[in-house]
Amino acid sequence: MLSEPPKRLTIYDLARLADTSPSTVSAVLNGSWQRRRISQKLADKILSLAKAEGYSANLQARALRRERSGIIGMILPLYDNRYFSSIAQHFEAQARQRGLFATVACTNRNPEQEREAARMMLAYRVECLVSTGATDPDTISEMCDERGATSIHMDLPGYKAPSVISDNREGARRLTDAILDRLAGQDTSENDILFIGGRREDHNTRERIAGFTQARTQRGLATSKADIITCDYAANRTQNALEAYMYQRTRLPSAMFVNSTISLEGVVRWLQLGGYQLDDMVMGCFDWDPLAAAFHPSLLMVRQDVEVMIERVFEIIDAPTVETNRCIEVSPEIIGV
Amino acid sequence: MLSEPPKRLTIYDLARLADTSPSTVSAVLNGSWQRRRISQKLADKILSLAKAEGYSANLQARALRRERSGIIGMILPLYDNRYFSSIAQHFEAQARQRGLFATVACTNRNPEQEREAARMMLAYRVECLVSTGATDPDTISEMCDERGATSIHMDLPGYKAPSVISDNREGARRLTDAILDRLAGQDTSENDILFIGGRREDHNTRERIAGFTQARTQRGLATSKADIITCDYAANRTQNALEAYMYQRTRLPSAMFVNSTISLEGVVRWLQLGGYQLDDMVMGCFDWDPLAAAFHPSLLMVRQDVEVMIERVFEIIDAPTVETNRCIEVSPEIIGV
DNA sequence: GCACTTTGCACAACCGATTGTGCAGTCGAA
DNA sequence: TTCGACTGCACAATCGGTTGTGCAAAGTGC
Repeated sequence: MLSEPPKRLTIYDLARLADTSPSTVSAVLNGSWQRRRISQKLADKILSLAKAEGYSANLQARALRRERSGIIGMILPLYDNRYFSSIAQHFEAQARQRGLFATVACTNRNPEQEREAARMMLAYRVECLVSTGATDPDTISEMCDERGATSIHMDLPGYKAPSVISDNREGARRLTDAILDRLAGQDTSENDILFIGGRREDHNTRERIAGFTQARTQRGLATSKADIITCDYAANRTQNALEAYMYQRTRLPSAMFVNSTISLEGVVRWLQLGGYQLDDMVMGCFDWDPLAAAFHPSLLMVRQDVEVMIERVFEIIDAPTVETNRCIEVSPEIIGV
Repeated sequence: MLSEPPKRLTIYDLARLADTSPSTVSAVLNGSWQRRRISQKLADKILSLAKAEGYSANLQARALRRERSGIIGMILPLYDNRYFSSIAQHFEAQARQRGLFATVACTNRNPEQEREAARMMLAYRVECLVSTGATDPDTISEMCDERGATSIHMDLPGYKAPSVISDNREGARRLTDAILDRLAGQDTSENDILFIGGRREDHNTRERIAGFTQARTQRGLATSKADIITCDYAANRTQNALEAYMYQRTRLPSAMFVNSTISLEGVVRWLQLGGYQLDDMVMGCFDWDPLAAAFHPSLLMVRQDVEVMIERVFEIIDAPTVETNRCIEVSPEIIGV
């Protein structure tokens, strides 16, 4: 294992074996041989030799010389929800398609970890760094700029690099509309909806609150501060916040706008503990999870269009432009209507 | 962006600025300067200069010269369940602690993708490749051996490299015991339990079936082929399999041993469609998901001890031994008893 | 004052690829 | 026969670090 590194085959070895020069071997193996007028015969010889010996190029050496690593990086808050995990999977798939090597690091919504991961990736000379849901996107853009790497933001926008995000406001508006439609069907007298979860300081939560408020305003409903609880992205905090909220109430709100699956976990736990049924209340969740859908078929959900978002990201990677603070918004889809 | 790569600072630049030699700068910056008897004064000068200029070493170049990349890789079937995503997160965390750079690729349980990802990682000279849930672990070990990289398997065992897996048989036995205990409480006459999900050809499923059977045998219950449906790891297949299964029955089985959260999704969907309640049947799931726990508080679950498993993996990385086919089994925990 | 050790640093080779350039040999045309 | 063009390849510099080695200058002991 690590003890005795069995001397990997290099182009120098192949050159000796093929009785030619390293530069010729290199040209043949990286495809530039036609341009370099290497004869078909010699090329074939080298190619078959390389195959026979199981040669594979040292991409570190190549990267060093070419000053292009072929690596693209992504930082991610976490893996463990459908949204982020699907971002990671699509990112990898697209990278692979382009012959790029994708590397993903998860940074727990922690700005210090984000910077540290960015530092590492830049030290390995990633050509491009996609920061997803970064709490401090602009610093990361600056780091990328210094190192000459393309910076792109996803999920949360930054101001020093292009961003690809969901149209949170529209998604929230449509989710709220769907909730209100359901309530109209139930013909409840007091259509009080609680917005719960997220961080008031983050762009997405703000936009979703705006959409939530807008949809209600359009139906002549006022929205007060008490209707909105931004208790961070955490199940326990959501659960505690609900506990506190209900302390001064006698009945459930008629609906909840739950801002993320992790908050949904808290809401559901709290409902179960209180002996409520899932359908005692209309629920909409800004995020999509098939397991939640299975357990709660009437749950309304917002499914962000990760596939399109990643496509947009790669359009920027493929053709980086100068307009640096563009923000592309992708419409999400409402599930369950 | 990619257009004008702003010449990164190198040790040569710093050497000019500090009026010294590149080798001295290198020694100072990589910590070997005491050994090389560089004076404290010069070292300080170089260090502060490096900080001021925002120098960061080109790790590709370092890797090339040192013939150690500082990169460790992992391949993973998917990100989107709690088990695998937590594996990825712990892997990264442990790697970071050791100053290693972790890179994870997900390969969709597809042997060709697994090999391709391994090839890429080895071309970037990963020092170690952890293959998690690999469908073709031994080929990957061979590839690693050729390249002088340490190979370790996780979740599913291989025979040409050490493996760290869950004690599936014991976990299944204990889960089955827990299910039977619940049934005993209900005092059902026919304690029929259906085992559903997984692949009969994979080691884990086989072991879990063995544990399932053992636990039943110990209580004097026979297990027939009809009690076991290995319909792969997929929600739809599980749903269809249940459909077919119930076609020739009049009532639900009294319990189900569900082999993975993805199968659980199918089971739950099927129950909902059939108009059943979650508690019409005792359910145990070989996997853990907090959202599922929230929705179904009486669900029994097996939580694999990812933290310990990753620790074991790194013990092997830290001190690679010769006994190559060791298989370490880590006990999982039963949740919900 | 001299030999000897220690201190402090620079030189140059090297890791494994890529690529600009040069040159011998062949061929065709004048 | 001679010159130019083209073919086919090798040489050597280079990317940005690391590290074995050598050698002045300073310090020490007698």
